[in-house]
Amino acid sequence: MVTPDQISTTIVDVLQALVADGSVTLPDGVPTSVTVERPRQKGHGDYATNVALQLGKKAGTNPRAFAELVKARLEAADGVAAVEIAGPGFLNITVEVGAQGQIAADVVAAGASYGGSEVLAGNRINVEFISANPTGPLHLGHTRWAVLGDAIGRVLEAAGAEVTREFYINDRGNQMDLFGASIEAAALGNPIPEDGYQGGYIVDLAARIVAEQPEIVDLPADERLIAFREAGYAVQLKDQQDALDRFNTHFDVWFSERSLHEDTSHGSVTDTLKGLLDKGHLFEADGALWMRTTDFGDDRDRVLIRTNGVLTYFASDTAYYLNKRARGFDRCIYLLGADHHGYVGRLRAMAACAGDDPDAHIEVLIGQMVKILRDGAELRLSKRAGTIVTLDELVEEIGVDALRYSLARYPADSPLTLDVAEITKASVDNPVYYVQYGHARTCRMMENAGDLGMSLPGPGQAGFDPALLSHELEGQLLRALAEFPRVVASAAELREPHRIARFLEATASVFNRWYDTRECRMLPQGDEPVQPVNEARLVLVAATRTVFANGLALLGVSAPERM
RNA sequence: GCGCCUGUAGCUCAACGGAUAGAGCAUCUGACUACGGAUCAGAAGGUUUGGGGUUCGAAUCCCUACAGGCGCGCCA
Repeated sequence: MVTPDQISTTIVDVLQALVADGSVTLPDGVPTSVTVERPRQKGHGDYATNVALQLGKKAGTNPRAFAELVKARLEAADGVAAVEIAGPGFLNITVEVGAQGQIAADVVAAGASYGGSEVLAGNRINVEFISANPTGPLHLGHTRWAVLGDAIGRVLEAAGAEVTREFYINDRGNQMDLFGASIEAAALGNPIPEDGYQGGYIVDLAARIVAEQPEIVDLPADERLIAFREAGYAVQLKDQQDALDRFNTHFDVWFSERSLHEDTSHGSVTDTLKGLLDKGHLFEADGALWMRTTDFGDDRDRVLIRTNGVLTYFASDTAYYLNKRARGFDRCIYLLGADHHGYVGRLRAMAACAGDDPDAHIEVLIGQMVKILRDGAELRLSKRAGTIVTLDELVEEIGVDALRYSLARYPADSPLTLDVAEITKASVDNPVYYVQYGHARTCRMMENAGDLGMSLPGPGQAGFDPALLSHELEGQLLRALAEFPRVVASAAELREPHRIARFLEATASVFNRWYDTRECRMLPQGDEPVQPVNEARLVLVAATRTVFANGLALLGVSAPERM
């Protein structure tokens, strides 16, 4: 049994033994883990470690000499077939075939839990994303955060964290009033206010509301505005929730900004501000109440209560953060678009003003904008201007799986350009189908095997000889499968779910090459009887299927059994 | 002006400080006696924007120049 983590552990043991018998001295002590990676280059072994390069100088010798000491002991370790020293001092490790083949059975035994870990166990994490105003449909700009936020939540959970996904509803303030005024104007046949919402959906919304409650137009003007606003809010929020539901993106908490201004179990906004007074970072100036965020690196102080007595958004944001903390989250992750990156400084400073440690409790992930091209020209995404590519339209054109996957396979911090025509037209070229097809293929193979009377050996049963998975491509595939838990853990720790997608694509490639190899047929050919090697390969296929299914699930993408 | 992000193949993008920088698309050449070919093999395509530095080793870290995106309200 050899996984990268186990090799790392073995090497640490070797280092400790070398220190114990005086062969080497390490002033900084023996590291708790060492880097073990799959070499890109063939001929560099199954695994490689740079431990001699890292520690050689510290041990007062040169890397190659240090590597010699490690090599001598590592070669004797269980599961290790050979160790070679290469280049400046890399240790290239070849593992025993049988020990490696055991991975397949272990993956099958772990099933849906394979890939999970406890590296983030004990962390209570709140992930907030999208948080759109309920004044219009969700669009492409929100879609990236829907995919990434949801996938980040999934990988964090897989890594053992306790996760709450949260959507903050900005249901308060000027924008809501403008929204109501726009609907009202459309309903009454008046021109929409200059700075109002001009989208065609406003007209539809107005017609819908009037159809449902015809008496609304007869209300007194002040009541009518509020009635339209509230009716529009209800419809629009429901539309967003339905769209996200169809998009396989689910929130644990929909948090209303309004609720922060009412008395809640964790205190209203004004209560929160009172509580902050004795922290010493609030002050009055020019008739307004400020937070001195510049005490903690913000580039300017921020207003909490304006001269006219109105609370700012920042006041709500502050109360909301403290509300999250009061609910027991020790880490608050915010997913923000690049157009909001200016918030990072004030959010962190605000937490510090409240007596928190921003490094520990606040984490802001900035996602760069998605640019969308149609016929080579950039399409402006603006609710206000009325040109809008909605989430629903995107889902309809591209499909949930293809849309989710094509956004999930890129890291958030680089700007993304997608061509509408390209992602809508040649959908078979999308890597998502490559991975999904790999999964469907494993399902077919297992079904075919079942038709021949082959079955997976149960736990503890004989009938699986791991040493039979001896082909070079079988080794590659096994090592890929063994990598999965590390990929999931790093995706969680780095908040980079795209690593899952890239891993799945590479694994599907290895799997397809193996599948295409004549010497590696899983099923007996022609009239041949079922041999132990066929059974062994069935276990490998089942393990591959498990990894595809688990990986796709982490991205919120389906794993179809037939395509 | 200040701040954040980005600059990698023709295009879209990868690459926990590791060895000869990789995929997909597009282009070209092959493999259908198929465990479903939504596959596979191969070719071509690169001074990782330029210039310094750090080190055994830099696309990656630091400095700098250039280019692009975004932001810098008692707006939300």
